[in-house]
Amino acid sequence: MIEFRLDHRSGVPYYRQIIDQIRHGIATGEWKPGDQLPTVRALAVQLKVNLNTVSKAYKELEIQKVLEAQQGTGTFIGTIKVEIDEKERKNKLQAICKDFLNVADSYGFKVEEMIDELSNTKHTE
Amino acid sequence: MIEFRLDHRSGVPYYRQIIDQIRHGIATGEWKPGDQLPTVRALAVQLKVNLNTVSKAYKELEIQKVLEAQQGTGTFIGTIKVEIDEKERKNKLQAICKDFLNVADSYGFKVEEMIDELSNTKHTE
Amino acid sequence: MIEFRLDHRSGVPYYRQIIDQIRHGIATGEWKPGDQLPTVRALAVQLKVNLNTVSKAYKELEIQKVLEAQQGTGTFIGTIKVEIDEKERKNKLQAICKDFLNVADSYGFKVEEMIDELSNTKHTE
Amino acid sequence: MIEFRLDHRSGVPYYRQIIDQIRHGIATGEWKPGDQLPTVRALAVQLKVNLNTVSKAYKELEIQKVLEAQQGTGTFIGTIKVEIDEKERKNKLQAICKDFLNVADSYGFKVEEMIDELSNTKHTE
DNA sequence: GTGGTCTAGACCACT
DNA sequence: GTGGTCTAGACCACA
Repeated sequence: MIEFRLDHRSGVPYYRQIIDQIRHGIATGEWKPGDQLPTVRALAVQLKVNLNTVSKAYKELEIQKVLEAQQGTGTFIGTIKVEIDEKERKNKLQAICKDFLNVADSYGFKVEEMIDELSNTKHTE
Repeated sequence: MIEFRLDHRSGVPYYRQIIDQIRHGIATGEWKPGDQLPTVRALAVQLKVNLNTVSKAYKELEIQKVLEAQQGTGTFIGTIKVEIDEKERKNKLQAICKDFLNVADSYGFKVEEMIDELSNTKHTE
Repeated sequence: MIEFRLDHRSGVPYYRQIIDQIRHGIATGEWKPGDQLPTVRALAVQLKVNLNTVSKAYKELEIQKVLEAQQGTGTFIGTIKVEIDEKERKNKLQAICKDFLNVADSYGFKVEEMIDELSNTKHTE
Repeated sequence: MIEFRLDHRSGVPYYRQIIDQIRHGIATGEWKPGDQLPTVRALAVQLKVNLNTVSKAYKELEIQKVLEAQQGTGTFIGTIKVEIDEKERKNKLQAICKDFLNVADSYGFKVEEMIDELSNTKHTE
């Protein structure tokens, strides 16, 4: 089971952080279609946030068809393999990169610097 | 004179976009120390946003010593060359890269993909 | 014997799906008054749901006099031909149609389109 | 401006009813891309529900790209013309019809009866 | 003023 | 026990 963590300083809404961690877990294969997620209540207790906050995160992912909730049973990773067709994936990547470039650019960083930095950076939560 | 533009879709607050564009103009040398900025009122009209929004952006840059406001005259690019010491600049770059990696990671993108994409992307507003 | 099936995706509660399938079986004549239904336990195993879920469905149909439970023997299709008086049947039909129209309407479908579609659709579980 | 109404008896969640009415307003052309919706607070007062309930409805539609919210400004009908390509629309229609047939079928209603009823029914809230 | 997030606590429907 | 909905009230960020 994946360990959830919240960053209380980042300013990123808790529910967004939860969403990101679930997406990440799926993207890396730590969670597979059909796997059961922690219950809303359990995760709320674990993260010391309100039940509604976790619920909101799960709900958003459900709307996006990433999760499936069964009342009275639990919440599961969607079995409808979210067909991220290659085109959409590419678009997402481009959008993220564009945002990144805009921000970095406004500080006067050059693309080469950024690529250098990225190459040396390890993702740490 | 630099042409300001706002992206209404990005979700980035207007005042932040204005700040970024001013920083960018300075970073690229389009604006030099002592240059006068558009008045708050003029920019607000041009961008079709509230006076307070532009004001907030200018204020924040003043605090950062990037701009200097002169009562009754206008707002100017700071003449005290903002000594961005290298360490701080490095930190900023790292922070931006880390954020970027976290986001991309949550979608399952690999560093290599991102670098590829960045290499091929031109910054366009 | 009728083969029960649950749709895990529809969002329709399991107990409701069971009720509907039994009603359907009776309506189409596949089950006749006096026929014995699978035991609660057997059906629960077959459908891989909780005992209580099947139990709830049978209970509701008992209340509606559609089924009759005999202590220690089993559950049977009601022998008292449930006299659905015409008026009530008509009301039910209208209620269902109204719901349907509301939903379809909110998506901008026209009545004619719906009727067209219905004419061409075969009911498949 | 469209008049919102809640049905307190239907059992359909308030936030869902709000969503449906907005979708309906868009589908029928009463609302056009760029139009501003009532503020969260205003609608909450009008419908006598909690602010969060309205907020939830707006949020869901925002996730679905039907609405666009600008903090501090208001909520608007999405300008990215939601390209309901014909195929998707057809699928939705089929899904709705299938549900309808399943329910009606379980009560022993025939397709002809239903079409008759539909032809005679006017949608009334 | 606008929307966004969160808490605490309640009640309901389903398994 | 599970998830779903809702209220009341609070505080924040933005225009």
